[in-house]
Amino acid sequence: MKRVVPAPAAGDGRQFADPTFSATVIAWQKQHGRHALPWQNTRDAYRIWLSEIMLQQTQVSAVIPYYLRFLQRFPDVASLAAAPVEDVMAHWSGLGYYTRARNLHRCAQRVVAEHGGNFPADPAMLAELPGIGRSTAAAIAAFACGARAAILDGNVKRVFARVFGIDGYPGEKKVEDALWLRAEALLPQADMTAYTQGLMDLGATVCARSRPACPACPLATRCVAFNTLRTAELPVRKPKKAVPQKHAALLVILHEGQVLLQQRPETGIWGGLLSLPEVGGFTPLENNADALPALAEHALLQAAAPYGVAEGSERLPVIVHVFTHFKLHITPYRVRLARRLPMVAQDGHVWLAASQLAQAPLPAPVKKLLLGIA
DNA sequence: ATCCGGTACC
DNA sequence: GGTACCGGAT
Repeated sequence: MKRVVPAPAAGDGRQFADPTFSATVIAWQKQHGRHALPWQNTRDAYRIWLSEIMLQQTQVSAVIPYYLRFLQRFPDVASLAAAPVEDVMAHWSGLGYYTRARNLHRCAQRVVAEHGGNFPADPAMLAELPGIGRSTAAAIAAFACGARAAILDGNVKRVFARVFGIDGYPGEKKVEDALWLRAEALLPQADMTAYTQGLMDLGATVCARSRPACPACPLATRCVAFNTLRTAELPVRKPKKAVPQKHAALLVILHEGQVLLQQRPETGIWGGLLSLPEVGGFTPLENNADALPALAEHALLQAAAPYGVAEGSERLPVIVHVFTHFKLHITPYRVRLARRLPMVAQDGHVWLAASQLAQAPLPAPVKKLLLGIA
């Protein structure tokens, strides 16, 4: 029996087109959006560009005083291009992300040298310039000349993720691609300035990261997140990567009231501390605590051989220690020495009286273990 | 203390 | 695809 062959998915995002979306955003922007920010109500590409670069990673309220001071000192692209970079940096000082300022300066010099002092109108050409990526290029082109180009900054990603109920972390390539496809498909045929500003304003003022003002949102009735009570879950946050698990076998060798310790290398984990002699190094571990490698009796006795004549060993309960960057499963092995050998001096071994353990420079889990035994 | 973010760079 | 950048918000 023949089956219906599904139509190939349109790869151009046409299925996401919806003129009522942009109409809603535009109408809201005209009535409730921001209209008096210092970089609005101008088509001066220099001022628009400067504001967009400052607004990368930085909120409006922080940008405003910098923007005004910057513009006083560098009123046009030519004055910025001609200025020493130190001067530019000084006027950026405090805004953060200082490569933005260096790129700003380089960009101004290229606009002067390659474009006669005029910013290109084409978003693709803008995106060739230093510090201008796809989204910033679209914003500049839309505000400066009404170009029909899609922005997709953090605010817009949040609005789209909520309105369309997009599951998945937006930093993931396939999710971001899907967001760009939506952004392109939803562009209006006209009113690009109000639409672009409206998306930004919605994201910044209404569709806030926490406690969004959904009752004030013109998109609430069609917002998947609002209608399913998931505004707190969307957009999906950056997944915490599973911490790598490692395993270490440590020898607990007690003899006549003393414990054998070994100086750790200056670099690496527990750098420069005293610790228990380690067998075989920290080995990577699958995420399966049941599969902890157990050292064979003969391997333990062999490992203990330099320290004395070992007559037996006993596996102690595993200790799990969490670092910022990995989780360490420690298996301590208690080894009984029938007789202690004279210690080789050069490898940092030391016998320490149990009474001195509390004062010794030991890693916390090792100290805890030893104080529980000795 | 932790999360967040455009772009450049790796 | 992962990370650094840097200050603000929570």
